[in-house]
Amino acid sequence: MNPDLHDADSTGKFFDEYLTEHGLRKSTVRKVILEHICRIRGYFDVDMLHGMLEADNFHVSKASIYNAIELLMNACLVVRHQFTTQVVYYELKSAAAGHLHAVCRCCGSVKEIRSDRVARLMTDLKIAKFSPEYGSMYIYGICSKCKYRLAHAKRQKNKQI
Amino acid sequence: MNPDLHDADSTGKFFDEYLTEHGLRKSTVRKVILEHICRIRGYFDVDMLHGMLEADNFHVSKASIYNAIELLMNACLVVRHQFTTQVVYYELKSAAAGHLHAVCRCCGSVKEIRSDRVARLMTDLKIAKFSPEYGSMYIYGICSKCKYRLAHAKRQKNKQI
DNA sequence: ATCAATGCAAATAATTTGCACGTCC
DNA sequence: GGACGTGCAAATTATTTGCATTGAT
Repeated sequence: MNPDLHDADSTGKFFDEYLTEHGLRKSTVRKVILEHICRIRGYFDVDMLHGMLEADNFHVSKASIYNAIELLMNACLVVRHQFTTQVVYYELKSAAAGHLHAVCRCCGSVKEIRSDRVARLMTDLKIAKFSPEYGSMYIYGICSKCKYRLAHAKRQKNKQI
Repeated sequence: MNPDLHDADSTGKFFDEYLTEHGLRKSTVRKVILEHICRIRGYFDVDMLHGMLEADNFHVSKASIYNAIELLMNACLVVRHQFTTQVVYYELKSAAAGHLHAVCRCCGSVKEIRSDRVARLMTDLKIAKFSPEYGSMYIYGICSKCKYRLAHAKRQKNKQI
């Protein structure tokens, strides 16, 4: 579908080209944000990223982080997962390809599941009048912890399934 | 994974049993909301549902609609799709099975794509320490309308891809 | 020099929550 | 009779927006 980049260097280069092609500016903020995202293994959210940047003494407003993430999503470098109403995560697209997400609708925990079959299915896809860029798959259910907990709870106020 | 109901009657019956089993009450509000959902072909959201109910002279608060939908999701009768940050839809689970969703990240339009391969893949899935109940798959990209529009626009403020 | 990018604070809007009242078991 | 369910209004919170300032080209 689109870029398949596996290191910070080529990802940064790709982003630079993207910015140039679209007449957008290469700001320090954008560069540093992408660098930090490349260091993260797995999911991240805006607060987490903001925290990382602060920890590195790099001060950015949340607004700019949202801005940068939107840009990175347009550039197909970052992917957004809204697992539930309250659980939103982002992920480097290169890391996201080829796995699906098992989401517990009780505790909101998410487990990555690698699947060649899903990966193949996504690259095979042809859709009329539509240019696909990225696909994701979610499986909702109950994790073993919650299943156990629910089986042993008399009755929980709002969490009963 | 779970119930595969294709008419309002059996769906209503299933819901009644679910409520009884879980020590919850069979209120008129819950019954009527499910009946209305069963009439909808395709996606719906809270406002749409509320509008339908008002049109039938059945007055319910949004809070109760949210409550009922959560219950129906727990009962695996309704499924939630958060296509983008701003685009959220619900769907009867029986209608949702076996198709995936092609979402244009430009205009937010959603197209249903039937795929036996996806359906088979979802029912085949075995995940360790996890009891799957429902799976959904999203393909993000650009629809032909937006592709055309973007190719012909000089440069659009925020929508450039 | 120009116009886009940033930071800040205020606005937005979907969803959630607390509480008083009605109703199902 | 005693919870549970409902309606209302207020609270919450992630994301967006407007505007003055800074910075990239």
